[in-house]
Amino acid sequence: MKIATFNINGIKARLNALTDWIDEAHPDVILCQEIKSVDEAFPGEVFEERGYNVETHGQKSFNGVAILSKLPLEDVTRGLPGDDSDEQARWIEATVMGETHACRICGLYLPNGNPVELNPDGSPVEGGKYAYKLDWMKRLEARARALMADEMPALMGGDYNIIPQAEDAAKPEQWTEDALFRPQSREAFRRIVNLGFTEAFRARTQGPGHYSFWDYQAGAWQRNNGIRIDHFLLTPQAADLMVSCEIQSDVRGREKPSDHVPVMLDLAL
DNA sequence: ATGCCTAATGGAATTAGA
Repeated sequence: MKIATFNINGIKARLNALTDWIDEAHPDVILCQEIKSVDEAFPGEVFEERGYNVETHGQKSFNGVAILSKLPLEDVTRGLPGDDSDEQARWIEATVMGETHACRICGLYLPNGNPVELNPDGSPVEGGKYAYKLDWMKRLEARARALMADEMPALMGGDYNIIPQAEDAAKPEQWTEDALFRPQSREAFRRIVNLGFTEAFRARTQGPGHYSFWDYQAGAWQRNNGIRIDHFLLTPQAADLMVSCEIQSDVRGREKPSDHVPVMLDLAL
């Protein structure tokens, strides 16, 4: 079963590029981030006529996530648990029934966290964007612990807005103070991975030069000045089923591209 | 260089992204 994560940066602006890619790559499940649309305005019929079930968790202008799936989606839930006052649409999950296994599939759009605002003691300023990012990651860790405790095939895929290691940036020295690469951010990510998750791409591919995002500015794509921030984390039961995980970087060079590219995971579900 | 592009909103200039 081919499961993709793709930050599309706006469903309206990306509709043609997205359908062209779907018609070529034929993923079974697509986790979309930054749909930038309310649920009512999401063009679900475009995907339904291609055989996908569509579940969205949108909001006006920004954020928004969706799951498109050729297999039925069961027990769909929206919003990351742990803070009822959080109105940002960044989390959706559902169960997909494979031929041999069921898999809990979580799609996420982790907060960017910039600008980084710190108190004199180094703690994030309360109410700031960096504090929101770290708080959101604590809630993600809690959900991750629960998935791990279930001892079932499950995955969390999406735009993590985390550069895990220096080798995941073409110019790591440019990111040292950025919310995507600061030690506190990377530590929070590691704490989740170290619960026992497999980071799918790195389980199969080592070394530098592998990116999933290139800025629109300053010819970042042409200069290959990228970062790897879109990830799949697998429970052990899902990792046992992994066939492959690849970044489809060529998509960045197409007509009217997103600034992110799809990451494609193949699980023997 | 908190912005060299792009997208959404709303119908110009601002906000947000990473």
